[in-house]
Amino acid sequence: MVHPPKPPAGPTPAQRPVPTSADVARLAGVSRATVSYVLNDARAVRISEPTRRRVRAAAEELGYVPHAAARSLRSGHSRMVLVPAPAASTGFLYHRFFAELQAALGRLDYTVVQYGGGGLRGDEAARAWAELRPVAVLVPGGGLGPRGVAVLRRAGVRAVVTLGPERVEGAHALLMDHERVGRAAGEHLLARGRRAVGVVLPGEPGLEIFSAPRLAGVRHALAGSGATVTELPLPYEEEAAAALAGRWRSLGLDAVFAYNDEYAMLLMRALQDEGVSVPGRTAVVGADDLVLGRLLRPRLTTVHLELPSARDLAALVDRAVSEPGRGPQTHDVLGARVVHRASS
Amino acid sequence: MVHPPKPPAGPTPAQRPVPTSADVARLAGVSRATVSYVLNDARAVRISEPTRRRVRAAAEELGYVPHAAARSLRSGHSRMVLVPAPAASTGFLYHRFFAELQAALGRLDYTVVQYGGGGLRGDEAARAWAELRPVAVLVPGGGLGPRGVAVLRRAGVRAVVTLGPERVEGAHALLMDHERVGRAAGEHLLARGRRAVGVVLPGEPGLEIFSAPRLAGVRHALAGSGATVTELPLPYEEEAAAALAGRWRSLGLDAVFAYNDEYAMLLMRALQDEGVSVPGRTAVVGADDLVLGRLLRPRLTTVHLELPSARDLAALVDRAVSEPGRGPQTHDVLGARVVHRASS
DNA sequence: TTGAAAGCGCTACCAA
DNA sequence: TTGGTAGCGCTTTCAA
Repeated sequence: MVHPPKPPAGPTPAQRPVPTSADVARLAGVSRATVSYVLNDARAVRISEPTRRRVRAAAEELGYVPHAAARSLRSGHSRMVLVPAPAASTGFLYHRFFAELQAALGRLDYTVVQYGGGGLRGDEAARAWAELRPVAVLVPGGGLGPRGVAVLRRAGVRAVVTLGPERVEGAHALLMDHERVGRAAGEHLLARGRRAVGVVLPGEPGLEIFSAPRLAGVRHALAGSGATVTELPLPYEEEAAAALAGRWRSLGLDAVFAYNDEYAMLLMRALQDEGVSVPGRTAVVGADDLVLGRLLRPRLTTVHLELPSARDLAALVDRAVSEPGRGPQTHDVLGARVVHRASS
Repeated sequence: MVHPPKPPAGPTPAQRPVPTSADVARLAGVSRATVSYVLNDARAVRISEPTRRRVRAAAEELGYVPHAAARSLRSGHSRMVLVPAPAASTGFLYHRFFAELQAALGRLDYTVVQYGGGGLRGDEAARAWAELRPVAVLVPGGGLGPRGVAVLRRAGVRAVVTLGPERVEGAHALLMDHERVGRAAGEHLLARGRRAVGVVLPGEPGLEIFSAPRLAGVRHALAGSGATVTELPLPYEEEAAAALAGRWRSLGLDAVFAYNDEYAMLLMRALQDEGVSVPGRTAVVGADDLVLGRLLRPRLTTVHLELPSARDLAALVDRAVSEPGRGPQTHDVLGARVVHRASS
């Protein structure tokens, strides 16, 4: 965090200063130590009930709120779990997962903070995170290298956990191997007798981390079968989908794996408008198993993703924090199975 | 933030302590002051180039990263903008808006932090936010009362801005009046000759802040026209939509405003499956103008929302921070206009 | 039962 | 050009 040389204020307009524990002590007629004991319910020392009351009343009257930074500076640790905001818009599944994770960590008394990197990359970003001295960092997607991990560890971060397709040296990994998603789709299409498979690659930046392994998975599934793979770049726009559908016959494809349900639906609609029958002429498979996929007919075949339980992940973080001695663990957590509906 | 009496650690496994500026000073053979000057590029003092180099090298070697909390404790201010995570899942529009806002504030050198409330409500939550001593707080949705605002101000927060349907005493407000969304839909349906309008109310918790004013807007638009309004609770599930469609004829409705595009699409699909013609027998109107709405035929009529520009909001925050003297401003920022397509 | 005081890591004022 | 040092707000040990 870069600071300008001057405080951000103009002329401060006679604003009352923020009350500190010393102010509370003064008002209650006790020492700062007593204030601390009372407000933190310290069990080691006995404070008389009248004193407690006086302190509480004084704090209330002044609107005193403790200063988290000062407290954690003094105590030498914090319960902050930092989660950098993912670079790209990651869709509904991620948001739900993140919300659940937040709740689960909250139940373990951690404070989850999502940090908006603001264009920093790689080691720069890691430095910015390290300045906040979180007890744990959870990095979704890619973007953290071994150097970054080292910076964080050096700054006292007890647990560095990556969530994504790649493992990173020195960090715990919740490996979400998206190749499996593509593989499941590819195997399914092969089993259905398809031989010329298109794979949609989203035009939106930042999705390569997911789309590349999914594509690789399809290739892997089809390797040695004689079936072909064709890459189909596609921005998420109606016109782009129509254009792709317009040249569909010339592509000679009998199936398409469309990255996810949203792209799949967009493309399927465009294909139908173009008179390409689904699944007759072309099978369509999406991923993520969204409600969305049941809107069109035929209903969309999709790859259902099984994300790790948020509670388990929270427990993993907690364990890693309390026992930083153990080496980084890798857990393979992404389940992928085809839900066969009518579009394939 | 509640702290457990003990640090989270088990037995610390001979971990090297986190390097401080004093360590850097020692290694470079200079004082801590000099380290601070060099690493912050202090322009007031001149440090010789060899010294600068020695300090930089020492910092590099130790992997030194400054401690943000200590720094802001000392300097008495921070550039942190706190954005509490919204209670309910708020959809694509909000996420895009939030991402843009983050980028815009980042360009003004603020650090945006999204804070996971973790089940705290009202004044409790405000206290938790205040402990972090942010320079500004942006509260989406409802959930902050006048008391909460007072707590924040008392803790030195220079700008409290609410984004949502309600104004809050003492805070700047970016008023997003969702009644307008319902009103636009209602007026449109009335103009198309519809007289019996259903309004979908999402079954998912937390969306009442938006759905209630949207419903009120429809009522408002239809008041005095003789047209009727029927409330239609609907969870976001295929089966629920089918059930609702199953008793559609008995409801005697000739139009429905479906909260947003997602619910609209779900319901429209169910209506079509039930043989209810759209727009012939029933007109359907959504909101949010998502790409999704173009998937089914007829294409979905929708209410397009114009959110405030993220850059403008960032500028507003910046101004409020630098001039806390001026009283709280209210800006009316939500634009709503009907995009007429084929479903109505 | 309460108070005095040290010190967490950092910046900035004043002196050398 | 560099160093000594006070102090931000808080907790906690040691004394009283």
